[in-house]
Amino acid sequence: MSKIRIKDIAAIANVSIGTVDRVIHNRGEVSQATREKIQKLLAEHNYKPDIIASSLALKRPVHLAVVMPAIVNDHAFWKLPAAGIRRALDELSHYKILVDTFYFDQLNSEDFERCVKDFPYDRVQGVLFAPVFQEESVRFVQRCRTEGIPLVLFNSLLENVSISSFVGQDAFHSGYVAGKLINLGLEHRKDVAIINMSARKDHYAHIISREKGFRTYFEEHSDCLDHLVTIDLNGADDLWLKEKLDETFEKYDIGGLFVTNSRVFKVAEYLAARGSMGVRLVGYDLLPENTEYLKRDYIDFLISQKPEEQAFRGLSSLFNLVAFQREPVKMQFMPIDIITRENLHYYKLKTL
Amino acid sequence: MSKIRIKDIAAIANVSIGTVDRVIHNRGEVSQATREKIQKLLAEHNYKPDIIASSLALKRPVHLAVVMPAIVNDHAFWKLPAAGIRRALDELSHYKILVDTFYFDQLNSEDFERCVKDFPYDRVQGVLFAPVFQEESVRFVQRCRTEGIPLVLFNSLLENVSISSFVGQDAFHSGYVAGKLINLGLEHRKDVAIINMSARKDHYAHIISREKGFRTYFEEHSDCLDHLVTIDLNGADDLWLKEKLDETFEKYDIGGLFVTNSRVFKVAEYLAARGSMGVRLVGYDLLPENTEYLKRDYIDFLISQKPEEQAFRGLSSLFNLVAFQREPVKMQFMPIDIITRENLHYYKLKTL
DNA sequence: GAATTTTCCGTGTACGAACACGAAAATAGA
DNA sequence: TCTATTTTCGTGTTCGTACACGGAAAATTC
Repeated sequence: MSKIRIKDIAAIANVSIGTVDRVIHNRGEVSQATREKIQKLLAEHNYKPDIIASSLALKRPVHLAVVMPAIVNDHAFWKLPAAGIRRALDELSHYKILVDTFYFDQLNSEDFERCVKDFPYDRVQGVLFAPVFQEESVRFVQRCRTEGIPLVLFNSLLENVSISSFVGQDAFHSGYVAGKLINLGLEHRKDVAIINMSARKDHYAHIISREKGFRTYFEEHSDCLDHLVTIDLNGADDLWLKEKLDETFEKYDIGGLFVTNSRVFKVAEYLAARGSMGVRLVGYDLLPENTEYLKRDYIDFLISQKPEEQAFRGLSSLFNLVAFQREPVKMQFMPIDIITRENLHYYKLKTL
Repeated sequence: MSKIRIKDIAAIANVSIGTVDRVIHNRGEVSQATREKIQKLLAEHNYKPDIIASSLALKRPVHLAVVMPAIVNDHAFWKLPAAGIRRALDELSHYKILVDTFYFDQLNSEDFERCVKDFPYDRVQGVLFAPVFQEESVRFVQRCRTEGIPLVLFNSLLENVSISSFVGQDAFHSGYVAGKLINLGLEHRKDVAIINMSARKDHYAHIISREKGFRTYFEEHSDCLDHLVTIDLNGADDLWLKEKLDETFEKYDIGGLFVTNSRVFKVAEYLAARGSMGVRLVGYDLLPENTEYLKRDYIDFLISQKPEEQAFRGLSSLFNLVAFQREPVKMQFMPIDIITRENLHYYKLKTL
């Protein structure tokens, strides 16, 4: 028995195709009685629209929006999700799809407000969003909800808001893994420093979770090290960075450094200038700057949060939801990839 | 300017849609002159069929075949590619696709011959193949080629045959990474053993490559260990295994063990029975048996060759090639995922 | 009870490609 | 030259869904 079509449902219900179609898209103009009858039949026969025929017949494109931080040289990280969005668009190109991208300055919450100010809520059918500023983002998400626009988040999670799906990494767990990596071959009873270099730490819940995960690992392995200290370098320039790190190396017997985001190359730079002295260094993401230092042995491990894949999956999920009513999995966690100079080669993207 | 359609080409060439269609599918019945004219136009305008409309109109399904080792309890590995094939079928289910699977006994080359003997070359439009027996497989591949059937290989590569694509891991490199993992935190100047437990080592080029990669790592880091020995346990039962390993531990000061395939749980079993004594153990693939020992700390690292993903991509590539003439990338290498008990959680498949 | 509006629903065409069918044109055979 | 055959090509329908349009029936108004 093959799949049931609108035509079949119509025949069973003794109505026309048009009527069934109106019920499916609840476009009204159907009496209460027949509507319920047809809805019942649709459910009973588990009707699923043929997405091939559906998208062939579709007149106007599915209109989506992406809201994410601007890609600026200083924070090369956002190039990676952008590549994922391009890939998703490429893969979906046979469908009728239209994506508008809205960029905001990730250092400036006012710029985010500007970005969202004249957001075309009436035209957009779905939003892919990488939140940065907690409160402002929550407001935006809630506005989308009242407008009935489904929303998928990636990269960072927002608390206490209802969304269709989240695509990202379990930040706590990734910090925990980082702990393990630092600990591998760490000399006994050395000191370890956690370095926060994000632009504005307070806005990134997942940066904090990473630190927590990392600390949890060493609480469970407390005999491995002496001191575990946190250095905050949010928004630091190179000079301040050098000063603070000099100070840290002075004060502690550093055996390992954990940078809680993708700016680990800044610390590698420092170590390279200073002469590495076998300090273990672990950080995040396969930025070209980072992989360079990974190859040169200044960075020992990178954890990839697969930002490209996150954006790709996020947009794909959103499209499938909007176009075909396919509900995505609520929490889509990325694997916590461990990258060393030995396996780096097969993780690098060809498309950047 | 939107995409060019058959109708447009037909209008330009002053012929009918049917004629253009016949040229595209070279179904003949077109004069030399008009055929060439239309082919030229198609190329000039870079005509790409609308795969949505195309698959809606397609009458008979795309008929593919999968040829792979049977899933037997003793070699649970092949469950993983099977899951990938299921996933691909699920994802392609809106298209008209028909897949026949042909299983053979991976220990018995005669059974492979039987499996391939009355292969329906005339009906099948594409083959996804996991080769085991070199010579026999090469013959099969060549037969497919003479019949004009495109072929995608996964898991293991065949030398000197022409195929559409290969999906798998760079075996040499993965062995090299295994070397690094064994070396991490290995006590200085210990001995390391390579354990081959595949059913018939001689048939698996990639098993040999893994060993080579592993040895290469330690040639480049020769100061790290004393002896590097190879133990061949192909087709061994539990008793023989215990005997040989007892012997090895007697003779050498073993600090690490590298099992060159997914049967590493057999060695973990041995270590668990014996009491682990901090021997580093590295092997392949996320079989349930393996992940169990990974959690229990008898296995330190697993390298995932992503067999599920391999089969998934293999079948997807093949379908895209056959159905839409989309040439796949010739060599599709999987990343060499490093799995520890800390990051295992997000790699496990939900579907098994 | 007629005129009008509103509610409800069926018909028809489009989307772009695949393919069956049959007609016209070209060629062969007489 | 006329029929028979083959080659070449155009027409029309189909796939399943979306949606515009308009008509009939029911409800409402006067």
